[in-house]
Amino acid sequence: MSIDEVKHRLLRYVCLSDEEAKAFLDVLEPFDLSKKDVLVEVNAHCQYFYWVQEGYLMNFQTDDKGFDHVLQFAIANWWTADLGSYLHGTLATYRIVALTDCKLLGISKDNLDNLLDTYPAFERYFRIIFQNALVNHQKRIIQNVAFQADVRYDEFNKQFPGIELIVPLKHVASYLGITPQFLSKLRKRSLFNSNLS
Amino acid sequence: MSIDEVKHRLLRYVCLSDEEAKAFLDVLEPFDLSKKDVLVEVNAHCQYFYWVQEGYLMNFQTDDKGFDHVLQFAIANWWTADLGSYLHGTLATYRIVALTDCKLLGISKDNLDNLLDTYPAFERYFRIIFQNALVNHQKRIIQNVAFQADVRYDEFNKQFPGIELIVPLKHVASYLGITPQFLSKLRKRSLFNSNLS
DNA sequence: CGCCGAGTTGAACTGAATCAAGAAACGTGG
DNA sequence: CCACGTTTCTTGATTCAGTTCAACTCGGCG
Repeated sequence: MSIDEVKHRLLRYVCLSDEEAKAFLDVLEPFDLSKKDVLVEVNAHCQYFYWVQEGYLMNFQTDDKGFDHVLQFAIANWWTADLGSYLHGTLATYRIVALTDCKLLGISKDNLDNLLDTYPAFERYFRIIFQNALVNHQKRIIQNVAFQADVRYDEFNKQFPGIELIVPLKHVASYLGITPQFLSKLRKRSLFNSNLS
Repeated sequence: MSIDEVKHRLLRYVCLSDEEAKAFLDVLEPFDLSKKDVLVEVNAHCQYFYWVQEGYLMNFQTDDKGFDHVLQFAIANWWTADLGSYLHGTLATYRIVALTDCKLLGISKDNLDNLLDTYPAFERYFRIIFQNALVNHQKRIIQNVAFQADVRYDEFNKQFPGIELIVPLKHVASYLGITPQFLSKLRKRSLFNSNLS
């Protein structure tokens, strides 16, 4: 990846000098994953903050009864990690797996800390990344309690158009907080409704 | 409020010079609210980021059917705002009201921008604020779908002990994503269970 | 080919909502 | 300080959204 690409694609929220962009590029480590590879395991330490160049991943938790709960689908140009583990050095509570073959760039906590100490521009960049993510998470919390499953499914399809072609529906159900069986019934219903119109 | 108080209480995540702390103190504007006062109205512009000195507030949305959905209870030493509106200048989607008499300190967007441009320490401070909030919101999203209402209620009581004395139960129900009637039944049930032990 | 995971479908069930009504607590004016 | 209306809380009966369990289909892959 070139310095210009870093500036335009990866760090688009801040203005960077070439020196800053280069310093960032220098500490990024490449990760290549195959479909179904585990990037972060529960109870391990999440050592990197990962930027997705290509591919899809998901970030989820499995409860005592063995049910998965998807926190996030990570797509190209998004960051992913078990944030709590990465930032505070605690054990990971989320598992991150590749849904397709993936190319990632990762930055270790030490390198990030150095970068933040040396170049304040990165403080701003991550402040903006986190602040935008926070606003989206707030929205999702309200939507989950305010809307019924069929509406949430429609919203999901608007937010991630075409993702059904890549992600198994059971994971979509888990993101929406419903069972795969019920999602199947919703889909049948909405197919029927759209045929009417 | 003194410079030392700012450094120790308000900006505890970063090391600040006296100059920086003073610059921050200088742009804080005081707000005094009485119980039930509206701090931010839906479809207005949220002009300030508010830090709570004393009192309790809540941040919620009302849906088409007239049901409230509580995003956050703000307590002493927390920040509150309609973040999307404050940061992006859009219309507020949340209403913020005082649950008790309150003393707040607010910083306007212009003043914050200046501060962030002048003193990078504040970029770090708000990066940390947002990043911690994000981790908590992630946890809440998963807990809402992974746990049943009675477990969520127990967790809520651990997180905000004694808040029931201040906040009407119907708002607690709304935070948990259930109806006040159902919360009432949960409470009766858990009272019964605790008498057994 | 055989198998396994994903998706669908149906029947029975349950957590939580809705509707309705009464009881307790609260705030406000006199 | 009491009387009153209003809001909050509780309780029960009924209904519904979504789950559970179980059976079956289908496509992909070794």
